[in-house]
Amino acid sequence: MAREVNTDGAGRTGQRRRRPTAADVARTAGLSRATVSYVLNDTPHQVIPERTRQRVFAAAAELGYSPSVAARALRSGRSDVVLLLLPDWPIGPTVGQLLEELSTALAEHGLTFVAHPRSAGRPVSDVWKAITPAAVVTFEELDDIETKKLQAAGIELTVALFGGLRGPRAMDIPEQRTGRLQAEHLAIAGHRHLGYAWPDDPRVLTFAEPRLAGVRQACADLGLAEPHVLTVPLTPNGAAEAVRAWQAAEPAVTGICAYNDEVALAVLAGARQHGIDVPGDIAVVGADNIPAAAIAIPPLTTVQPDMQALSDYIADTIVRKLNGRPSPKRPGSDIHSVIRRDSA
Amino acid sequence: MAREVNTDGAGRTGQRRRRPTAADVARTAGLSRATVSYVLNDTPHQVIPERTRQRVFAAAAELGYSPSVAARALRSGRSDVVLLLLPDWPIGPTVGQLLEELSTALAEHGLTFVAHPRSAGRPVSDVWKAITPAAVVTFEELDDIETKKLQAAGIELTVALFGGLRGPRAMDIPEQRTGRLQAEHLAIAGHRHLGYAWPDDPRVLTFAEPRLAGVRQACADLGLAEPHVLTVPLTPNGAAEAVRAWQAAEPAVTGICAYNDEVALAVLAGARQHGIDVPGDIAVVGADNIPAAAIAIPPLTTVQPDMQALSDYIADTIVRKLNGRPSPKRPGSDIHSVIRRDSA
DNA sequence: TTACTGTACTGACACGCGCAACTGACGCGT
DNA sequence: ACGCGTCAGTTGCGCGTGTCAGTACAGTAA
Repeated sequence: MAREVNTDGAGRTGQRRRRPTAADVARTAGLSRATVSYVLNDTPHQVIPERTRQRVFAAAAELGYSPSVAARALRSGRSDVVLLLLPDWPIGPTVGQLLEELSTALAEHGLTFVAHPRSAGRPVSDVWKAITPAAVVTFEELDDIETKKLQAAGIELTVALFGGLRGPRAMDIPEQRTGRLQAEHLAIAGHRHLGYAWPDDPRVLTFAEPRLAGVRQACADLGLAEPHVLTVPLTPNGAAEAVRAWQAAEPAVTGICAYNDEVALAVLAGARQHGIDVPGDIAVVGADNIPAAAIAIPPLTTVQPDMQALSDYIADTIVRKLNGRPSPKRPGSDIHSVIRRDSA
Repeated sequence: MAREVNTDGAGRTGQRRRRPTAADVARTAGLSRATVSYVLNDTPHQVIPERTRQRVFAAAAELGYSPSVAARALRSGRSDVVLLLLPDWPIGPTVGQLLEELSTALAEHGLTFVAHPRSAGRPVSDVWKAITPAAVVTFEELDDIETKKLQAAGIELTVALFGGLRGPRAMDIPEQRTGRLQAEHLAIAGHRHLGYAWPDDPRVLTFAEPRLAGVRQACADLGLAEPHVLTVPLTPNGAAEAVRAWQAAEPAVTGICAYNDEVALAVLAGARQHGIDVPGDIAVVGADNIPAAAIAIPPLTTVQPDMQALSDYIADTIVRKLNGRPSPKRPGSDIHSVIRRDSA
């Protein structure tokens, strides 16, 4: 908490070489600082002859000049940084991929992307004070107090990826599609009584809710019974209990939609404990397509999001909102697809 | 690439309420700006009577004042941000956990932690220009050109977590311990001929090398034969081939150290294809203890790093280096431990 | 000659902050 | 009365930008 890092900017190295400023470039080029600024930002409505421009570029290159973000941010009142607040539940390969894709997508619009893991328990409010991003992206909707603080800190835009049921600022990524595709896949294979493997971790609620909702909708649309929802812990024994309960149900459940691939793997382990064959006795569909899914026993059929398309959509939304333009239209059902393997 | 986001700082909302500055606080408190600054930073060697301090705090609270990082960074020449450059290989739960722990560890020293995924292919150099962090942490050692650029941009400190074999700036996290513990665990269980399941992905080389080196060392120390190294792809069929080769070796390999848990899962799947019993016919030890390991078939014995201790060490190193003090001593072998399950 | 127009460029300010240097008032010993 | 030290603050500079308003000059028209 305390600022125990010395702040003299020089460190122990003492006389560190000052990094070049626009003034240095101007001096080298034999021009004024204003001209340099106009050239380097090619400011509209400012006509600079080609010869002069080249002089500036040459000087800048020679000195290895790069503008100070701190000064630019101070001057313009905003930075080109987009901050993603990571959720407090353990992040896996899916989120990892989102980070990467989002980073490239935003970079194409000139925005720099960084992620900050919200330290469990600590107040979130300190982060943006140290970054002043142009936009803050969260997984779940922030509560009102947090939002107020954010606005007070001068952040123009906050975007929540999920949990659109609760707030207006949400992007409402169509996570129901995941559940819908799981159920449809099982229905096509002839399963009439589905189970839903609900995650044990309460922190993923905002994520699990829409997925289950999707399964519910699909069941209703296809004339199937309501899904039989059971909480499945990430242990073989706990999962075995759930599997037993599904088997004992009347009529027996024959197809399981799992909240994600990990829960699905637990179901596989639970089934194995009872000698129940997958997919013969019971079929399982996961979600997210983590690497472990491909090498599960049996290899796991799962629903995969098109992270690149998703990230493009998110990036597009952010850029448009920053410019006061309306959001792009929501992506269709094509951003999710079923990866057919052996478990269903 | 292009700056297509407008930068007028007001956005379309037009007359956005200006956020309060230290001057506003001073005005409200009926004091000068300097006094406010002294109080809020409780600057050493500045004596401010309690009554005045309270007046400042009250005014700050009333206005909801929070200092502008941009201005502070401009003035002091550095920010309190530590930037972690994520590697270009897919990041999983292990890295995820590192992020979280590192964030809390650094927060305790007053530093803000953010991560940036290096977009595949794009030059890395643009990132720190948009953040100007106090320190940059990388997984692998940067090459000389990158390092030069970094220094030119005014970054004081760069730290590489792994790959100490190549460069002097590396922290040299003792990843060999992971391999050593894997081998020792198998040796104690009576295995004399070990195999090493090498990852298919060339990007994780800097990670895999020290782990294998640890296995090699342990084998030498314990008088075992050299480990039999085979590349294991993340597919059941590919892994099955490797397993067959290990079985066919003369003498046969009975214990496998896997580069990480995913590779270990692949080995399990490969063994299953041939009807080979784990751990009866062949024992498998993973690394990292990802969630899927606990629910593998059979549950995977693995080596787990103590991420919290590791993060504390990293954070400590960074803080000390920023202050010009010597690095703390390397953590001992106790930061890794074997999680005993059924696969070995 | 003067007035005007466009080109090519410059001077100076403000952004918000930290901090060194200064000021004015008071108490105290001589 | 004078010098000195302490208290309780204030004035003012500079960090590096982006940009507005302005200037010097050449060219053209009246």
